Amino acid sequence: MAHAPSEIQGVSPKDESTGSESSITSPWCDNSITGDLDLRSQIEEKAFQALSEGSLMKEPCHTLCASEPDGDNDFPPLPFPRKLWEIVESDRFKSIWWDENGTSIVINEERFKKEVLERKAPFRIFETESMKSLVRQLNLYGFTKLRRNFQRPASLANILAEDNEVSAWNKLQFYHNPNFKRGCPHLLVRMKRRVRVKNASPVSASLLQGCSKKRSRTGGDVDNHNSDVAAETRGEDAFSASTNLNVPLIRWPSMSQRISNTTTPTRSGLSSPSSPSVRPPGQIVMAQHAIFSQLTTFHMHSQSSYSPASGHIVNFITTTTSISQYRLISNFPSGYFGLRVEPSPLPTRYQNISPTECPVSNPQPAAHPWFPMPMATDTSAASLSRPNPQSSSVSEHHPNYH
Amino acid sequence: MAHAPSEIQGVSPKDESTGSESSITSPWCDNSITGDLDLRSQIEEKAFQALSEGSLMKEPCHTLCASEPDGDNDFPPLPFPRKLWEIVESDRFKSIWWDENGTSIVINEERFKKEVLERKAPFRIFETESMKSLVRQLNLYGFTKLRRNFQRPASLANILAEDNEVSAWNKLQFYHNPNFKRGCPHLLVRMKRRVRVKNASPVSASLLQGCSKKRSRTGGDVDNHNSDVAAETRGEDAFSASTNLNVPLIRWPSMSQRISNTTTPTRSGLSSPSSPSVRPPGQIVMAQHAIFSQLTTFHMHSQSSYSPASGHIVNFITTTTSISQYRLISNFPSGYFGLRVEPSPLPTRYQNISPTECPVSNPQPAAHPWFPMPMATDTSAASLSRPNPQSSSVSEHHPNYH
Amino acid sequence: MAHAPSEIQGVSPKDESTGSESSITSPWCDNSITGDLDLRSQIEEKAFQALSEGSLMKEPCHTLCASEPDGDNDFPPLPFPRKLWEIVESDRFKSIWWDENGTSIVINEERFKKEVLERKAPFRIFETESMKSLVRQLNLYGFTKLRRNFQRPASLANILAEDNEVSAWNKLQFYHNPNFKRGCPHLLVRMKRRVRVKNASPVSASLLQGCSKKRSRTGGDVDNHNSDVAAETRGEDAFSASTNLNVPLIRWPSMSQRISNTTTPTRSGLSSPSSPSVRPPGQIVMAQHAIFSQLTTFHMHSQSSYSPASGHIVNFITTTTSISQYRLISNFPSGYFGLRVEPSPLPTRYQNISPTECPVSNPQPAAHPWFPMPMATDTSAASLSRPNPQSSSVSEHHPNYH
DNA sequence: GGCGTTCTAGAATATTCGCTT
DNA sequence: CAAGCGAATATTCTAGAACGC
Repeated sequence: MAHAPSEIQGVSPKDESTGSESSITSPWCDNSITGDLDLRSQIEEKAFQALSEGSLMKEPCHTLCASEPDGDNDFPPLPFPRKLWEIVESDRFKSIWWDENGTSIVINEERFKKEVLERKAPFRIFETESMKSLVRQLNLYGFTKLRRNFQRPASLANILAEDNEVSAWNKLQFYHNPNFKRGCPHLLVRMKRRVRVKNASPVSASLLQGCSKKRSRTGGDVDNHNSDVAAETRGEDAFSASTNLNVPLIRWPSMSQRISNTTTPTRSGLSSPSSPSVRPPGQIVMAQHAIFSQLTTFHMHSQSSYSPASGHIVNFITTTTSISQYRLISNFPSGYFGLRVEPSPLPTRYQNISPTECPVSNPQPAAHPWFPMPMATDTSAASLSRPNPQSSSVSEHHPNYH
Repeated sequence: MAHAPSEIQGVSPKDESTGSESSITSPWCDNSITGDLDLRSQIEEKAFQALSEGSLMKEPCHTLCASEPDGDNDFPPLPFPRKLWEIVESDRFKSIWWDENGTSIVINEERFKKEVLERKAPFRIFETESMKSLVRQLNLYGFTKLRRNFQRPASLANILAEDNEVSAWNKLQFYHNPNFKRGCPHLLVRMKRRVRVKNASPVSASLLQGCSKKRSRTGGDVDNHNSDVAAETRGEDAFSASTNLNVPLIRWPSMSQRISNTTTPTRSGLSSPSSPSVRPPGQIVMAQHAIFSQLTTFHMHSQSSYSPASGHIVNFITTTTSISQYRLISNFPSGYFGLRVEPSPLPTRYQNISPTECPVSNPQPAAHPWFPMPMATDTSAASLSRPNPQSSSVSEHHPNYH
Repeated sequence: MAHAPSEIQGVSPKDESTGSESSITSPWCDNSITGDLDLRSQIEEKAFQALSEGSLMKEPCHTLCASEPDGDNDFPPLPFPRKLWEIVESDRFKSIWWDENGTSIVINEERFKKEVLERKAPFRIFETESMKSLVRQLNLYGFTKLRRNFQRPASLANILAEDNEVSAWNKLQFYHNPNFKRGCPHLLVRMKRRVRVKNASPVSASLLQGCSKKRSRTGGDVDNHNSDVAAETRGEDAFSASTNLNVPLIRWPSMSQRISNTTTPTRSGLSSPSSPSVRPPGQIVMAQHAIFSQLTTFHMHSQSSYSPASGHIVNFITTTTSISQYRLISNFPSGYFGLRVEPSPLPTRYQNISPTECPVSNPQPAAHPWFPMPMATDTSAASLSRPNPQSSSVSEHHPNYH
């Protein structure tokens, strides 16, 4: 669709793209796509099969996470996050893949439209053919677009400059969701569609809240406050709900996310402990049990924050939260990115704790959890920008895992 | 616009642009830029990349898989100050650099246009190709032009006109912003775009005026004053605005930004060019309470403006939060990220006070008594930002660190 | 950005632009498009020229509307509605055209992207290359999408799948705006971008509203109520805002646009005259004084719907306004120009007299100007939207001027 | 009711023009 | 006249809603 009419365009995008593809050895491009339809269809079939057959867990938590309880083979019925995860994990789909860290997805829109969205009838994966709808789904499930501005490293850029590929690159889209990671299908259960709050609260509510207006990036909305409550109430749901999607709704007042985001956990793992990453206050949604006790006061408030009353409290909470988060997060380069969302409400430690986490562990000592780290450590930020070689840059890049 | 069509670009703008520069082969990409630079540059590159790509972090889930607390990531498009800071810090860009003190930026307009503004498509950094627009952005974010030129007399200028070098020199422009310093990426968070006040005033106002529309220029005063009110009203805005941008909008009662800016230590410093490694130990920004108290009134109002009830609180909170964040963040490069959110709670004036800070050593003792900071830790921030000596901000911070 | 540095572009914008016209043979131009760039560019040039050169009034009002005084060559500066109107009227752009009635625009998205959005540098018309942004603009200016598609059944779809053309057709998009009609450039002045309400209401307001949340289709939001209020208060502003943009802000209470849209004349064209284009109720902006008295009550309410107080009134008013403008403006081409300002305060009746109508003859008798037209005339709107047949819609349509 | 699709609105940043000083 | 700001428009991402299944 997008470029549908290939004919029109002199160079058909497609051709080009295609062309490139073949040539493009690289991962992302799909050569296959390019080919003629037949080929394409063949490919599609395979892919489809793969998906439907439950190739589901490619690698999944190899270690920890076992396969999932739910078997979800069927496609259509599969919830959106699941379908998405499958195609990302699948190596048959060349228009969408994990970023280097396996924490964000990368989509080559044009190719994605051809390879995934335009599938017909029986092989259809998503119900729409439009990227617009797909994006809406992503947002509903808590994904946020990363804007990697300067497009990739200059060096790379140069190299690619001459050709179309460049343009292709240009169009890559990055989306992130804390519960959507490579090899971690178990996290998918937490992804929940954001609920419609609708009239949620009546006047009073509105009064308190301040209205949705502010939400947006900076501040969170009050909207879901309903959800919040729920979250607390229900243990798991809380997580999933709040976490995944949820929060989307429940954005925190203002401070936010963004800030916190920055601070987030870089990869704590690395350096660590020190590196503080902030966690978005808001994000902390919930608390976990453990933490709970300690933080109780906090939490309580926070919740309220959501809803009506809470303004203050919220903040309060938030703040607090952040701190705790710090430690955890600190290392991440990722911090940069803003996170608007924000989401995961869980306190870091918690998370660590949490089950879901799959494979990894967060070794971080994390001193006081919510206690602010001693600053010294954190250099990264400073470093990057500045040059400090040390930490930061590193952390990001590093993937480190092996 | 965004990525414009590469085809067009065929012709490389770059070459042309580059031309001027000579070595840089590729225009925008700088790959050339990339060249091999020294270590620093390499590092920078990474950083740069990181920024742009966000490399997001991550990784590994294989191992880790935890869900992310997430945070992080998104980067919205890097905000203007961030992008600017990156190019100034980068040694790849030869058209813009720090002044000797690292407290102001120097732009060779002609080269800047070619090297930065004319970049195309995927490599575009700023969205405009015009210097005028860039300047507007600078102003919106609180930069003021310094008249350092040794402006040569017009006549002379003409004479020399032919000589590019000369004329070029002639065109150096110096812009200063208290929160924009070499090695101090953490200060960037304070830079906030000036908000449009517009409806600023509440109902009554709206009723009467009809809104800003009529007020017009002359009314300027009125405007602001509205704004002021608004500022007060809306907690958050008040902060952010005031802080970052300084009030442009919300000008503070008496303190003028400008003043503050001017007051800043532009030249003072020299000594330190010190590099960077600055990383401020603690970015603690600062204070909150103290300031708060002063500002309290403000907040109250503001809130109302914003949303009904919660405003204040929120703001409050926010502020607080930021603070906390600061610290945390401090190390992070991530901190940089824009937080739109906004953080720095300090009123502009304050800032003035300690403006410069960063890389530079701030010998300042952390003196402010009331400031709790333990400076040690946080030093940088505190000192810098620190501003208000007064109060309490501390409390918040505190908690943490020790 | 607008026209950036010509130097960069190989081809000088100017030259090119001039060149052209003749060649565009194909309708959509695509051919050219497809072809190599050269051809394409030639075509584009022409088109561009046409636009820029003020081919503005194609047919319009030749008689009525004299040519314009101003020449409006420059494009960029032209406001969005103006630019859009020009390309729709122009026969050089084949990707966008009027529907049979001249009351809605039809866009072939794929072609539009290539023909219009992808124009580069100096020939750029809109600042974006994305359809998404364009749609946002359409919405900001009050356009609503009509669902006229005869979306073909899936089965059929499959069958036709191979044929690109088909699919292309399948993608036609219809957008309607009461002030955007074939041959009626004078109506463009009424189109005003929807203002950001933001702080709109002060505390009280906020309390009342409950937040914008609910607004949406069905109900209007309360948000703007400030605006509304303002509108009422300020004569002029009221006009412009409400009128132009209209309703966008001030949506009507229960009638949903959507409904109207759906109801719209989908294919009506065929039969025709009748084809009704719906006018959104709200759109009627105006009413002036005269009307005022009668409608007062109304107004009160409406406001509320929108925003607290003003909804109705506003709408009402708008209508009126428009009317007045009509006459005056009608002749002037200049009127077209974007006046952002907006102004014409003339009382409706005047306008009525000639409202929409431009080229098309609207035989309709202008009965009472501000009086709600006798439906007969207006049928389309009334019927379509359904809504209340009575008054409002009518008036608008009928222009009737002579 | 949940989920998906689609259209529209909210909100923040960005760009540009013109006035004012 | 240059610097800076007000204001309007533009761009982009995310959220709200309604509708259908």
